[in-house]
Amino acid sequence: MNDLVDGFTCAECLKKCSLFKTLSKEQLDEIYNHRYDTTFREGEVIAKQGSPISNVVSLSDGLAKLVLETPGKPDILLSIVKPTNLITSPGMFLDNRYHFSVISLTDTKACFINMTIIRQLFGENKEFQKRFHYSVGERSVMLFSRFRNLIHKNMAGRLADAILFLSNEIYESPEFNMDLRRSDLAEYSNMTKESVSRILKEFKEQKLFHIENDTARILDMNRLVQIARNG
DNA sequence: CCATTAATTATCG
DNA sequence: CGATAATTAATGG
Repeated sequence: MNDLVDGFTCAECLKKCSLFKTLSKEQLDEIYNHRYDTTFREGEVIAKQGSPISNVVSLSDGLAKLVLETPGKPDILLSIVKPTNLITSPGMFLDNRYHFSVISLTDTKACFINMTIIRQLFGENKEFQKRFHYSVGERSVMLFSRFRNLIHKNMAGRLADAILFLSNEIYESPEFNMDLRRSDLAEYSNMTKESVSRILKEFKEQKLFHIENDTARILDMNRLVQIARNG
């Protein structure tokens, strides 16, 4: 993990979230004057469900999960955020509270940008506002399909979904470093970690997907897609 | 179709 | 070495 964020203004930063690329130099400087960057170790809470939203978070290094918490029940892993995405929350337009928690899956680095500045930029820069809302809508639609998949699919199908999500959306490769624990996969696909172990073993026996050390590899993409589809 | 339980093994600090 | 994570098999809703 390198240190590109430090010592750079937002205008110069190579790890600013894609949303910010619509901003002018002046607007980026305005952000720079109202942002704090922090590091988190694996498993640390970046934002807590229920607490007030005072900043948006831009992930510059590492991975983080968005989890829906329910007292007495396992967390539900809603989605995963990778660099250089902005972690927005629906609550910022509603009640100013987080409706999920953000927890780092690896060591991460993040910039916190004051919400007031973001609101101010909405007025100044319509393209920024448009893209911002686009990204919120995009996640909403993604969650609809997650909802559907969790309800309709069996375990193998749900786990195949998880693997394909990681491969297609997060790592953009059929081979990737498995940063998620079995329990994270379980949270993503609404099953126990024991079941995750068992299904992963089946996938391995059928030569569809396997994890060696921490390297995950999809061996038979077609079959995996098939299992995800009719699971 | 899948969770729970419990026992065992692997891995990490 | 102790703690935590992962695996595996058995059982039962």
